[in-house]
Amino acid sequence: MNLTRQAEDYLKVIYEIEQGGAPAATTSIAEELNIAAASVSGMLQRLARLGLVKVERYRGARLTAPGRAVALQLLRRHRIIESFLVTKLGYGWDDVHEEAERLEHAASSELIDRMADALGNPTEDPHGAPIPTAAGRVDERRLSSIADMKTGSRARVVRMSDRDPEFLRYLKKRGIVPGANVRVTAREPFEGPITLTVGRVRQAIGAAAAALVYVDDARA
Amino acid sequence: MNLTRQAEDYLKVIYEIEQGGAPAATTSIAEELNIAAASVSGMLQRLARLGLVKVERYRGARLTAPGRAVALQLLRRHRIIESFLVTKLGYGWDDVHEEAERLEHAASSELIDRMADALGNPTEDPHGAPIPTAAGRVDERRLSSIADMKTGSRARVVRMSDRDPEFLRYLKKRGIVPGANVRVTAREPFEGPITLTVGRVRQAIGAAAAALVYVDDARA
DNA sequence: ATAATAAGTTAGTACGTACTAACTTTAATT
DNA sequence: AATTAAAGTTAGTACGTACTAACTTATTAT
Repeated sequence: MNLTRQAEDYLKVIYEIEQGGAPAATTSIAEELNIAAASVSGMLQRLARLGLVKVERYRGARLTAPGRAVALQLLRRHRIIESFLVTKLGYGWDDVHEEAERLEHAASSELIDRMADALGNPTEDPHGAPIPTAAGRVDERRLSSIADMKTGSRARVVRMSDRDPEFLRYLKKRGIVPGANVRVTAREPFEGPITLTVGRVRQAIGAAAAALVYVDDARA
Repeated sequence: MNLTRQAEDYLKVIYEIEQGGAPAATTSIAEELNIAAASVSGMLQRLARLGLVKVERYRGARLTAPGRAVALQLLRRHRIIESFLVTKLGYGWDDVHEEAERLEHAASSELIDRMADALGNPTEDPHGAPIPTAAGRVDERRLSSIADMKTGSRARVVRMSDRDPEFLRYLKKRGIVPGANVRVTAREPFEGPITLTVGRVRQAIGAAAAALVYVDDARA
């Protein structure tokens, strides 16, 4: 199955959106890829013709098994490349997403496997995201985010969205990195700021940001 | 200047063909890229519109300064990637061309520079080809090949074509690698085999192969 | 110099992937 | 239930990049 870069990107975002539970809506895909909804409708038909997605008209798309396999391979590539860039080439964790985004389509499986070997076959990337195996197995546990934590609860940060370098730098400056222990000391209602204690430091972050930082157990 | 993968490939082969002296003929480009001549005609017009090549109708194309700059960047990328794969990821020198061919279009300049740094800024790739600097300077000396050597002459192998893995394995098995010393002990006329002494071993190779192995000085 | 061959170009087609504009379906509101 | 808003689709267009077929120009051989 030789797919174009674009087709691969579609599959990847469909996978990610589907992790939310529901089928991937046309507009969500369009937003994620920054293209018009009409273009998505067209591409979904092609992907369906290729047997990579199952489209229910007006309802959204779901990956088929083959489509899912492609998406998982891309995820694996992306995360191994990110790890490699950080560990072996001195990239900052905030600055690898874009580079990986391009390389993941160009790298052969052999290259990915060699990189993984060189890294000791890590199971997580620098942002805490699990790396699918070459066979396509991955931990898909649904994590809670800081936004889900009750006031007074503690948790360990395990993962965060890697999309926005700015965001990652913001988090890092505040000590919010995988492994950090946080305690929610106060919450404002109506999507208001959440006050955290990270280490000894107390600080407030917005609800939107909090929703992008995942923790091992929001109820501990 | 944001070019497609294809446009970049055209510029690269035009550069390589032009190294032979003459402008790059439509058919040569077509052959190198494995596409129809008609497609080349079309693309040359687009590249000309972009100011990357100068086309003389029915005569061939030459790179402009900007076009040349793009080609040299690609060459730099290609060769640094090849070096990195061999040195840092355990690839065989015969097996890196294709991988580099894809990655060179996806890698950022930053990545290339970081790889180059990690390698200690090498000036040659594993096949002996000179690596252009980030500023686009490169040694373009025309080298003679084994096919140019007179009977009885000696020379040092400095470089060989990296296109065909089979060919590279063939050469390696015979000790014909960059740095090897060869002596031409006999030549058959009419493009016949050339008998070489490499180290202590004597062997004959075809004229076509000999033309793809470059040496420092055929007349020594 | 003419004819034959090789090289190159143009015209017309196809496919992938995007777009906008217009329309349809679904969901939400009253 | 009817209306409106939101989401999704279709139709028509454009561009990049390939193709084949037909034609033109350049080169070579006689």
